Amino acid sequence: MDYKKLIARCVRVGGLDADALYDDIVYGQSADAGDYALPLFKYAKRLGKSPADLAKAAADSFVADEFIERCAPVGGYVNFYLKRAAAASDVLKTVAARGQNFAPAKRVNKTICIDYSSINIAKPFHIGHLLTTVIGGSLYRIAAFLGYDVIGINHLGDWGTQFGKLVCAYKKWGNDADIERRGIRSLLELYVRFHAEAENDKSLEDEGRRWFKRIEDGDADALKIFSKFKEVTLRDVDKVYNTLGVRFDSYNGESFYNDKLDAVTRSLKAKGLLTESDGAEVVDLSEFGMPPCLIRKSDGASLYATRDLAAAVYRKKTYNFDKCLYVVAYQQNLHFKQVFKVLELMGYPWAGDCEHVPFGMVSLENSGALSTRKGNVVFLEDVLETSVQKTRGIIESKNPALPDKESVAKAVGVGAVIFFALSTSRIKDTVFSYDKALNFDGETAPYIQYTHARCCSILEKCVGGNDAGADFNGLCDDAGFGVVKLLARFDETVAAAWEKYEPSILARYLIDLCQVFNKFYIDHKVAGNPERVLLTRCVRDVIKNGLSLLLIEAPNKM
RNA sequence: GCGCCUAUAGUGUAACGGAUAACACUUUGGUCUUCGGAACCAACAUUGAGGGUUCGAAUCCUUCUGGGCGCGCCA
Repeated sequence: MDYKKLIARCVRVGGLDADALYDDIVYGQSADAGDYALPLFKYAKRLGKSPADLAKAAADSFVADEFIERCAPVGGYVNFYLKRAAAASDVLKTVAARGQNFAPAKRVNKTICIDYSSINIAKPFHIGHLLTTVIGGSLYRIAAFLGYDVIGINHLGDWGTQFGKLVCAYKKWGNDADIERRGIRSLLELYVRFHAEAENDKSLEDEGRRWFKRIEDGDADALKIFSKFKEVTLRDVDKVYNTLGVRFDSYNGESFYNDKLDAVTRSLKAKGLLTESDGAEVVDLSEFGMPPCLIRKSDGASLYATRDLAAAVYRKKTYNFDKCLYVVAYQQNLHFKQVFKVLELMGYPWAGDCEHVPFGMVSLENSGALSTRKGNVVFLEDVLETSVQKTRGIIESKNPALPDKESVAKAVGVGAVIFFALSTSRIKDTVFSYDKALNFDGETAPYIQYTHARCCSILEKCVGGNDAGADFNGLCDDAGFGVVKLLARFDETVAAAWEKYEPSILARYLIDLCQVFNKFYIDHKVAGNPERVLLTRCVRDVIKNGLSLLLIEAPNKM
């Protein structure tokens, strides 16, 4: 189904072989300009002919094959036209053969670790975590679909003085019943109150530090309280993870590496990488144009980088990954550059397999930056629930007789929020507003889901029809064949999304597919035309499987 | 100060260095019980500024401007 390959072989350009031409072939800009095009400008100088002459010569050498009908030189381009009926038959039968649930590719025997979501204990799971969670979750599914073995890692933020403060606050004002009932929200209130009271009472800070020391030293009372916080937090966030459909194979967070830090510092020392600076120990990176990487504070305590080094080493040892991705906001660009460089300096040949997958910031429309300390946060749970609530309202007004309303409301409401996060390039900053995140018109998940439901509904009315009578000449107009061409690009789109770690590429593709199908649908009666029924089935299945790679469900009715 | 990222219709975004820069929202007008109107059609309006490379630049290089982020004991 890779027509580019066929095209590269069906013309001759100088003495160039097909492989060289393959990479040059582009998709046609419009139906008139052909399905594919081969620009020849870059060869003009080398071959001593004008691009137009090259195009003419190439067109003269053209030999038609099973799927390529003809070509035409236009300026420095050769435009190629597919045999539409043959290609439509080929594409649709190939897609249909995959069944309703596309099987993942054959295992490639490579392991990918994806570090994503990585929430903090006792901190709210807010919209700031939305991007890392859904980008990571989507990449997880895409990698699995492409045949990789995937390990999802939630690198919990479960270590630091802040937890001493929290235990301290709990000792003073904590209420078990309230924590049991309201979970993280109750813990957050303790945290906010601590900072408010510490404004006036400086001794609180010291007391918080002492409590953290007790956690570090393994004090039973402190540890018990702390693990309770952890349990409460995980219970709360699991609800959201279930709603979003993401999963993790490991919850090894910062505290997990406590006993693995000394080995790292010893190794750094043995390799002569550690230097003393203002009482702290650092790896000097000035040679590489970077500030030093702090390994040990002057009081002997370890730092963020120390933990990430230990974690990378541990992951390599445990999973023997071929790639380790860190789906973390771009604020930490420098941090990861440093950590990866230090791994390289330590002599680990796999240092280059670690890759930071950065994404932009989320800010609030009116109140600006998020601040946990001030309690200025929007809970992701609330956003999702609001969206589901809005969907319930729409269903009541449009389709009150819909069966299984609640699960449809969930699929559509949650899908809208996920798509909001996944539909644009990772690196762009996002201003969160309910209006935009809960938009159901235009380029949104509900639009895609609606198209899917429409396909399902059409097909329900066409049961019994079989493909035997399909006349693929019925899909040879621009509208029908436009849908066919997009269907043919599903796999390369998924591959591109993985290549760039950009779920948005797949999101855009699905929007495009729905747009061309909806246009086709408006003036092509499907019922009674076996080839159109087949086309509709393929669209339905590609949408459903594509959405699934974006963590979005596709109900049959909505 | 140094480093990284970013700039595209009123708004939000898209475009392997390829042909006339696309899609959506908003606004206005239209399709009027159709195999699902959460749809479709039409109109309106765009590459921050200057240089350079190239047959060809939104895309690459460079200077400037605006915005964001980061730069030793937080994570």
